[in-house]
Parts: sequence; C-alpha cells; structure tokens
Amino acid sequence: MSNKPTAAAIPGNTIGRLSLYRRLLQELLAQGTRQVYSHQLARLAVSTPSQVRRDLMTIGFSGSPRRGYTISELLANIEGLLARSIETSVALVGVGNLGRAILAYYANRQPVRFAAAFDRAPEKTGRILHGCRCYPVSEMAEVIAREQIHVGVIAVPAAEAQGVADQLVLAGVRGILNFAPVRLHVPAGLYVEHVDLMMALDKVAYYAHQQVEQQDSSR
Amino acid sequence: MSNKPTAAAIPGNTIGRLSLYRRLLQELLAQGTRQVYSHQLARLAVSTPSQVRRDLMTIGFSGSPRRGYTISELLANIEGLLARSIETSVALVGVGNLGRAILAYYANRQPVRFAAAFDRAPEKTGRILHGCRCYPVSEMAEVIAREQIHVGVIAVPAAEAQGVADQLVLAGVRGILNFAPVRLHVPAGLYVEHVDLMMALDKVAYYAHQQVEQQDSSR
DNA sequence: TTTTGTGAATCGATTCACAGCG
DNA sequence: CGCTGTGAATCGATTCACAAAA
Repeated sequence: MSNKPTAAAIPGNTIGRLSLYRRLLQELLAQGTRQVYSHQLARLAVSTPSQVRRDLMTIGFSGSPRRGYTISELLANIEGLLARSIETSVALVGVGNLGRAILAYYANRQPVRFAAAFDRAPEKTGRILHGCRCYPVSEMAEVIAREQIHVGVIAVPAAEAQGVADQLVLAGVRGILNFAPVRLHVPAGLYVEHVDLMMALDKVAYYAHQQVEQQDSSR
Repeated sequence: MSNKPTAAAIPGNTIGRLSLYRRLLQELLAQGTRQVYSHQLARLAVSTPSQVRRDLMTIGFSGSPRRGYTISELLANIEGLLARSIETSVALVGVGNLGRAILAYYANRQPVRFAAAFDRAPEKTGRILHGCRCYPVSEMAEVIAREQIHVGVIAVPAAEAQGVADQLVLAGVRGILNFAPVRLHVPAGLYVEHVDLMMALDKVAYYAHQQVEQQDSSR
C-alpha cells in the first residue's frame, strides 16, 4: 500500500500496445530496418502517430527529430519492460480443445514459458504436449511452487473456473488469464485478464448487424 | 453518413457487458429466480451497481425501485438488442488448432451459427466439424453470398490474415473477429474486433511480475 | 426504508497543437 | 522543412450523490 514501485504504473492499454509494437519492431528488425518514425509504427499498428509518441513517452523512451526511433534500442527497452528480469513461467489449467490450442499458439514463442499443464481427466495427465508436461490437478500447489510459476491460464468449463482460480491463488499465482465465460473473484491486488470469446463475437455480430440495418434503411 | 440509426449507437464496452449480463441472467432464470437488483447483478459481473444501472439505462430498460428488474423482460430486451431480427451467420477462416477450438467453443451456443469454414489445405475441406462444413478458400465469395454470412472469424497465421480479411470484405462481410496477431486494415465503417492472445498474456505477465517486485522490495 | 434513474463530477485515455530540435 | 516531446484540450467511460418511487 505504502511503497512506491520503481516505475510508475503503466496503464493496461499502453502495456497492450507495447506488446503489439514489440512484434512489429521484431519484424521490422528482421527485415533489416534500423530506424522508424512514429507515423510508420502507427500505420503498422493501425493507430495514430500521437498515440505512438505518447506510449513511448510513457515508458521514457526518446527518439531523435531527424532520424525517428532506433529500432534495436526501442525493442530492447520494451522487452526489458514486458519481460522483467527472467522469463515468466506459466501454468495452464484445462487441457481441452481450447487449452491445447492455447498451448500450440504460445509454444516456443516470446519470453513466456508454459512450465506445466493441469487437468482433471487421468487420461490426459502424464503426457507432454508442445513441450509442456501435464499433471493431475491435485499436484497443482506442489508443481506451481517448485516451478516458480507466477501466472495461471484458465481454460476449463465455466462451472469449474472459480474453483480453479481459488486453487491458483492459494498456490501463489499473481496473475490469471481467464478464458472461461465467467468473471472471477480474486483477492485485491491480484491481476486478472478476461478473454471472453462469446462477448467478442457478440460485439462483432451487433455492429455488423447495425451496418446492415443502416444500409437497408437508407434505400 | 447522414442517416440516423433507429437506436443511438451503444458503446462497445456496454455491448460487451450486456453480453455478460445475458449469460448471467440466463443462469439466474434457469435457477428459478425472477427478479434481480442492480447490486446482485453487479456482484455476479464483478462490477458496480452504478455501472449496471447505467448500462440498463443506455438500452432504455426500466426496473422498479421496490422489486428491481424482472429477469425475463430484461433478458428478452438484451437478446433482442444483441441478436437483432435473425440469427447471425458466421464464417470461420483457418481450421487449425485454434480454429477447431473456436468451432467447438461456439458450437450450438447462443444465437450465433457457424454456417461455413474455409481452409487452404485440401485435406481439411469437405469434412464437417461441429456441424460446420469446411470449404476450400476459393469458394469463399460464393458460399458467403449464398449463406448470407455477415461476420467472418479469422484464425489463420499472421502472414495470411490481411489477405483473408481482404477476401472477406470483398465477399461482403460487415464485421470481422480476428485472432491473428496483426492489426487489420479494412475500409471505414467495417467493424473489426481483435482477440490478441499474445497481448493478453503479456499484460498478465507484466502485472504479475510487478506484484512480485513490489512484494520483494517491501521486505 | 431500500432501490431505481440520472445529472453532475470525476477519472482516464486519446488527440490536438505547437515549441524546440536537427 | 519534418519530426519529436509534451502541456492543454477533448473525448469517453465510470462513479457519485441525490431526488423520486414504492
């Protein structure tokens, strides 16, 4: 409550965009580009030059009016910020369709490592999927402590999600990424990010329909 | 540009929460509950009573100070708003790990119907997955027109996403849900929702780490 | 009482607009 | 010049606070 973190808290939206910039910058660097202007990065991110400059200002990064931003430096800066000291170890709970797709998606990408997966079904435990060993949920606390896991990813049915979240919190996880279509209750200070696929599709369907209706009514 | 839609545009955040309320209300109704107060709905949604009341005000729904909101009426109202006239027909492009998980996730839920899936790989076409027929991408325009599809879901690798988006737009889709880790450029007025899994995990990892650091520095 | 409906205040995020620099 | 860095303005979303209703 009373201690001031080294850096001022950076808003979630900004962190999200930095994650995007990182990927774009990695790609630019791989193409051999060395410098980038805010308007170029903005175009790639489908954003505005102002937004890009504001974000870089937020993390205290400076460019030069003449040459723009040096990609290698900026990238190192963002990577240092997002992936602090060491790689983040992550645990997946729920090895169903979605869980396996998530493992495949993140497999050997970026500075995040899936150190363990958990599932209730005995036929799924003991296997290794995408380099990630699958344990029974009963071993969750033990494995999370041993592997120094700070982040949990929940991909279980809605009815089980809160119970799993409670176990993860008890096991000492500090952040949760939740794919189940319920909102989780967690102790204050713990970070939860919800990926709600139903909500996402509902939003698209709503605005797509609205488009169609406006078009129709203008005939 | 110049025509006024029947209802004033509802902000995306509000639509998202309405999608959540719908699920919560369906559950309450299934449990036999008839009425609900804003503070009860807020607790389920991990939100505030003010927020709930404001959202319902936005869609023009009224309750009674004594009895709260009548669940069946509210639900009908939200469902009518989200799922306009008819069911929304959706097309999936990219039947990989993630694409299949998405199909399984949405299968026979809610008022959204996956009317077609597309993939480049010939060995995937012709099959039926979760009640959804898989076509070669070359037939995209034809099938989308025939099935009256207004929404496209993109689950292809990053490098192919923009090309697929262009095809969907050409085929007449009005909204896109994009799971590929790139931002899409689409004509103005078309709605795009990004689900960026890398960004989501980066955010959780960042804040989880920050937690750990604050804890360490306070010792 | 308790709870709704809502104008007003607040908070946060984005955009503007321009001084300063190379 | 064209670009960055940034204070100020704007825009949007959330929360407050209280009158009205039952």
